[in-house]
Amino acid sequence: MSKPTIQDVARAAGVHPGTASRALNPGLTGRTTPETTRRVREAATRLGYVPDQSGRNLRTRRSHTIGVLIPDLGNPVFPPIVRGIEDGLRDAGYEALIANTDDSPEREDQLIRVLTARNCDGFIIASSRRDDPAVAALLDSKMPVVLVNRLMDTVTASVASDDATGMRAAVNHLVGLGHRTIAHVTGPNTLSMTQVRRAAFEEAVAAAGLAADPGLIETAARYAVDEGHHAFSRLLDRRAPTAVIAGNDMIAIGCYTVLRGRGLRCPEDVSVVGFNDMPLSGFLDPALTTVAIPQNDIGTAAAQLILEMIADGRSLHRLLPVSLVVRGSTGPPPVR
Amino acid sequence: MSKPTIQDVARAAGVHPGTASRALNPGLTGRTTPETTRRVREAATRLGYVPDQSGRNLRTRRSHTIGVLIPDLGNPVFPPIVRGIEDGLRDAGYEALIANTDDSPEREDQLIRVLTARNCDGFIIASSRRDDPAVAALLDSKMPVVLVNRLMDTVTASVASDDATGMRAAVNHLVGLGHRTIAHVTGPNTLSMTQVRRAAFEEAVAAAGLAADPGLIETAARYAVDEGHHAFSRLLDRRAPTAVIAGNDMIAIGCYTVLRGRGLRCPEDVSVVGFNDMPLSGFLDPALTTVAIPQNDIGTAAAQLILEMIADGRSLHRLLPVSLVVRGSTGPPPVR
DNA sequence: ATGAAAGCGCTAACAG
DNA sequence: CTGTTAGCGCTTTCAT
Repeated sequence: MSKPTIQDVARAAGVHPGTASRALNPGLTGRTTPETTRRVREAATRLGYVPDQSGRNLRTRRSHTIGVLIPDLGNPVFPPIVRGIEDGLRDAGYEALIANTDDSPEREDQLIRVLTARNCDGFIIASSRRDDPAVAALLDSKMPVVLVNRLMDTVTASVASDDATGMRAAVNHLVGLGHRTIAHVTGPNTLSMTQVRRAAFEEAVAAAGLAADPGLIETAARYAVDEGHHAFSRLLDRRAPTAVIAGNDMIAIGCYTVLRGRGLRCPEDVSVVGFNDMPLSGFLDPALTTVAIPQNDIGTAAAQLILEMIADGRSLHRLLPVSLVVRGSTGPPPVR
Repeated sequence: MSKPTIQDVARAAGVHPGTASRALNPGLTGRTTPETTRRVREAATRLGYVPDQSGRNLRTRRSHTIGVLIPDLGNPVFPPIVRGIEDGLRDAGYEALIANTDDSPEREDQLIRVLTARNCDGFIIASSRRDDPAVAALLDSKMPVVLVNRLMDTVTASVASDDATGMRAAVNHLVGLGHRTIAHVTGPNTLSMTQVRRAAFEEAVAAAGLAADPGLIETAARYAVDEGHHAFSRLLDRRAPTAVIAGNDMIAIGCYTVLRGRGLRCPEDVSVVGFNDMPLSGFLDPALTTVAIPQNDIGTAAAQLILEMIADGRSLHRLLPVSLVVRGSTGPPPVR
C-alpha cells in the first residue's frame, strides 16, 4: 500500500477532498466546522497522511523553497553564512537550494533559471555584481530577493556587514600603532563590497591626516589567495608600506606569501590586516588581525528578511555590526 | 510575459506538446525525427524554456531531489565535497537539500524526517556513526542511500577515500625520514573513518618494524582544533614522539598550537602530518604535509552513485585514491 | 513518428 | 460551510 492521498483522508472522514484540504490547511481554519476539522485531522493522522509537495507546489505555485546563490562554497567565508541561512529557513518550514556561481555571469544566469524552474519562492543572493543583468531581471520580475554583502542600487532588501565602520577601525588601529604609509589591496571593482571598503579606506586615511597616494592601492582580480599575492607583489614593486589592509582574509593570506617570499617579516617589517575573520584565520602564523563580520548572523538575518518579504512584502536594508579582532599580524612600524 | 511552458515551445515548433516533451527528454531520442528534435530544441532555447519541475515531479512521482546530511559545513573538509555533490546532481537535473547534523543523533533523526517529507528520492549521508539507528531505519525502508567517508556494516553503497593506503604512505614517509617514535592523534571512535585510519597506522608501524606502543595513540573527542590540541597535549605529557600523524587537518592544527605553546619547533623538533588536505592547509606555517583526499571527486562520485541506485537499483562501494602531499611540516627527526 | 487525451495530487473559485 | 469543478505543467499511454 502506497502513501495515502487527500482523497483517502476525505473518504475516511466522510467528506469531500476540497473540504479535507481546507480542514488540513492551518490558514483556513474557521472555514470548516470544528467538528469536521477534527474528524478530518483525526483521519489524516490515523492514516499517516503527509501532503504531497509536488501536487501542492504545482497548484499553489509555491514551493517553500528559497534559492541561495553564492560565489563559491570553497571560500571559507561562505559556509558560516550558508549555515545561518539554512537554519533560519528550516525553522520556518523552508528549505534552501544552494548553488555556486563561481562568479561567472553566465552560470549565475543559468542557475537562476534552474532554481526558478523549481518554483523557488524567493532568492538570497550573495554573488551579485554591481552591474548584474540576471539579478536585475529577477528583481524586475517581482520575485522576492535579498542581497547579501554585495549590493545593487535597485534592490530594496539586503543584509550586509558595516564594512565602512570596520575599515575605519582597521585604519585607526594601524595609525594608533604609528603607521604612516598604509596600503590597501582591494578585491575586484565589479563588486559593491570592494567599493565600500575602498571608499572607507580613503576616507579614514584622509581623516587621520595622511597623504592620499593612489599608488598605495592595488586591485586583486578576485578575492583569492593567488590574486591577492599578485596584487600585493605589484604594489611592493613601487611602494614600501609599513602596513597593508587586505580586501578580505584570502587576499591577506596572499600578502603573507608575498612577504615570506621577499624575506620580510610580519608584523616586524609589515603589518597585515584582513577582513571577514573567516574560520582558521586565527590559526595562521602570525594569527591574522582582521575585521570580523558576524557571518552566522548575516545568514539568519537574510533568512528572516526573505521570509518577511514573502509574507508581507516588507523589505529593508540591514547593516550588521563588525568588530576588529587584533591578533599577531599587526604591530608598530619598523624604525627607519 | 511569464515563463514559457512546453505548450509554448510546441506551438513555436509547430508540434504537439507530447512530441515536444519527447524531443526534449534525452532518454527518448530516437522516438522523434532528427528534424523534429532539432526544431523543438531550437524553439526551446530560443524561448528560454526551462521545464517546470513541479509539473514534472507530479507526473513522474519523483522529486528530483536528494537529501544531503553532513556534520557541519563549517568544517573546511566538507564544502568541496558538497560542491562535488551539488554539481554532480544538478548536471542530472537533481537538486541537493543540504542539512547539518552537528554530529547530534537527535538532530540527524529529525532532519531525516524533514527531508523525507519533502519526498527526497534518495540520501547522501556523510554524518553517520558506526552505530546509527536513524540511518539504519532509513536503509531498512529501502530508500536509496549512499554513505560518504563514514561507513556502516549494513550499507550497500558508499564512497570513501582509500585512507588505509594514505595512512601507510604517511607512516612510510616519516619512517623514511628516520623517525622511530611516531604518535597518532585519532578522531572519535564512534566513526568508522577513525577505525580505518587507526588500524592502518598500527599496521604500518608494525610493518616498519617499530615497537607497538599504545601510549603513542590518543583520541580526540571531535575532529576539531581544540580537541586535537587537548589530545596531543595529553600525549606529550607521557611520551616524546618525534612525529605525529593527526586524524585530520583540524586536529593537525591543534597539534601545531600545542607545539607552539611548548616552545617546540615544527618540523625541527616534531614533524606533523595531517589528513584530508583541506583548503588553506597549504597556507599554514609551516605548510602542512598531509594525505590529500579527492574531496571534489568524492562528491561527484557520491552523486553519480545515488543516481545509479535510483535508476537501476545498482549499488557498490567505491574507494578513491589518495596522495601524500609533502610540504614543510615534516623533516628528519632531531639528533638526540 | 506524431497527435490526442488522460491524469499525477492538490487547492482555489464558484455555487449552493 | 461544503460540494463541485477545473486546472496548475508535464509525461505517457493509446491510437493513428
